[in-house]
Amino acid sequence: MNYWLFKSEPGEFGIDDLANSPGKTNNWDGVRNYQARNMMRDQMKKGDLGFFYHSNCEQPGIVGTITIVREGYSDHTAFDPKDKHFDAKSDPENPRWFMVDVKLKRKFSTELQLKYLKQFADKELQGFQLLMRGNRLSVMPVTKEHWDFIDSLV
DNA sequence: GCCAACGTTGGC
DNA sequence: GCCAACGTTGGC
Repeated sequence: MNYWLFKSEPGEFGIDDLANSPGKTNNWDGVRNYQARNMMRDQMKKGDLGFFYHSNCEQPGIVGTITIVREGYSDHTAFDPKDKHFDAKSDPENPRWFMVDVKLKRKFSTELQLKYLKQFADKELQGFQLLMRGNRLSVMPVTKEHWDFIDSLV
């Protein structure tokens, strides 16, 4: 089993939007970065767990956990010219972008704010990509050690 | 709104 | 293949 972290802007799609989705499940579409795409297409497996992270907002942080319930498949939003994630270069016959389906596992009663997590950057969370300078990946792997530590903070 | 970091694009 | 220009991310 693998562990991941998914970033989303709460104004676009926050954890409550996932909670309010049918079956608390939705597709994680709109990823337009090749590294992130490769992870979604090749490495994410049904049953993997992920952190739900709110980015680009007043209080960025980890707000809950999700389960991967469907493995990588074609991101159809790339084919819709009206969609903000439209990509004319993605061919339905040979899609460029992929998504997975995720289900809300747990919404934290207390958010683990980025500024709180940072105090562990040189200790328990050393090497955690989220805390590293210049990190911009919207989907990233999390080690079991980091996952367990963060989980213990909730 | 600013700006550092970094990915992508495109001319050569 | 190099690299400057440009666009995006995302914390602050």
